[in-house]
Amino acid sequence: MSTVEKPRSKRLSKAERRAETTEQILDAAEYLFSRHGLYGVTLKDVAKRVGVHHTLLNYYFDDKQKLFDAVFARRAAVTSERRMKVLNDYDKATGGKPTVEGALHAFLDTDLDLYIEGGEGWKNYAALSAQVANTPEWGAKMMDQHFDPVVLRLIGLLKRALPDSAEEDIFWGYHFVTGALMLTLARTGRIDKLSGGLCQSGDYAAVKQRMARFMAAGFHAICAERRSERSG
Amino acid sequence: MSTVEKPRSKRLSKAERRAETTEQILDAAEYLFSRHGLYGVTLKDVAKRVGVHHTLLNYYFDDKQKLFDAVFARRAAVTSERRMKVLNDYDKATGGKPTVEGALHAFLDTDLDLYIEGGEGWKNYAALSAQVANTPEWGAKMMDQHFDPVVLRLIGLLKRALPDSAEEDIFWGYHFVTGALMLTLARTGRIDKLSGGLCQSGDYAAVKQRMARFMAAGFHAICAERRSERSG
DNA sequence: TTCTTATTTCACTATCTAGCGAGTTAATGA
DNA sequence: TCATTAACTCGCTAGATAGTGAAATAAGAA
Repeated sequence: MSTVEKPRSKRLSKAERRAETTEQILDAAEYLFSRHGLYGVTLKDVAKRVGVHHTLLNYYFDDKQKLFDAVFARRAAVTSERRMKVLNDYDKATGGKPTVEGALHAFLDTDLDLYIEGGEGWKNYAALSAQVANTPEWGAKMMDQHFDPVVLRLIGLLKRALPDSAEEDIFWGYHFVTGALMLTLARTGRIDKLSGGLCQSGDYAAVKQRMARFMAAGFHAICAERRSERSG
Repeated sequence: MSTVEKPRSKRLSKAERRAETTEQILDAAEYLFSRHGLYGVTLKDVAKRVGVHHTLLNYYFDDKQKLFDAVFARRAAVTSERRMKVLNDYDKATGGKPTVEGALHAFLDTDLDLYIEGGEGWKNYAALSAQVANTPEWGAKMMDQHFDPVVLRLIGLLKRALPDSAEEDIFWGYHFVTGALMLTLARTGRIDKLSGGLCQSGDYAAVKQRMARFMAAGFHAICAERRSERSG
């Protein structure tokens, strides 16, 4: 948890300076929140990491909760819109006839690519969102707020890909998908130890390679059964 | 978050009294930790809920971290041993020829039954373990410490059920399973809102009905593909 | 009873916490 | 150039925090 000393350059306009400082604060907060959670981090911890007085965080973000929200919102908007776009494209490309696996690839691979290519900041955000997702009360509300549209878009595609299935099955299937995804993003290191180093927590590519196919088969299994229960 | 006033009965031996107080403290801590996490709860919060002076918690558990560990360990031991026993029984009952779905049913249904039948305390523990599972650093270590044996027992069965598959695929499959399970245990209420009330976070029975089948199909999908890649 | 031990509260400390308001420095724009 | 505004630091406060050690209380044993 050592301080990252970026030389705070001198010749910048106020607007540039403000933007840069804001980003630095968000990055530092993101790093720390992703590791210790909202309550496990103090404003002083964050300020120290930026190399700035702690009251500056109040100046920029009013209070701790608003800082946390800003950290989460910054990248949530990006991933949400990005996936929405890809789902729309996929829908068009298949002429309104999506498959389960195709829709899941669009949804999951798009997101995983972001964490693969996005650098350290995106990986920290990923771990943070995993914690938020499993936090009752305010955590779930944050997820609702930022991701309901794109998730419902995915679910719309899945319903069309499985027209005879019960709606509950689709929702529970999505629940399994997102649970698995969130644990992936958490990068806890558990799978590394469990597998004796064969698998690695941070290996999003390995997950990308398997996840959509795995989950698609799951959907077909629980939806097919429901279909046969009805007809039989 | 109102205080639960159990009348602290008078005529008990010291040993009984100690056991009872210990349980009350663990229950209160479990309740609060499951909702606000380790850092979101103070010893005073817990003490208030039990109706006891906050320094009594130091007397019983030395410090906050040890209290947290005790909360987690209490039920982790129960669920771990219980599942281990059921997996052993299943292994014997199938004459050493397990199926993926059978092993998953033994592993998952046994656990879900505990949360269905176990009352409020078990549900709180479940939510707590979901948070621990997605917490890097110490969270993953706690999971390793308590669950490695039973998880490796399950994985052993899965390997035998899928003898030609790559080991990594089994481990990643397990990773998906546990991610989905943990989100279920978190009971965040997200699925309720998302589905417009059609599904409910606390409906472990609905999950039990679908999960093993869903995941088994997933395993077969990623392992089958790997097999055909090799042979083809 | 009385001595001993376990349980529980109490008073206190050292440290940390978020945040306010005034002061300082530096950029901006008239 | 100079007044204004923005960016940032400093000193401070009021309250919370975990934990210590001594005292009070109750239970158990003699």
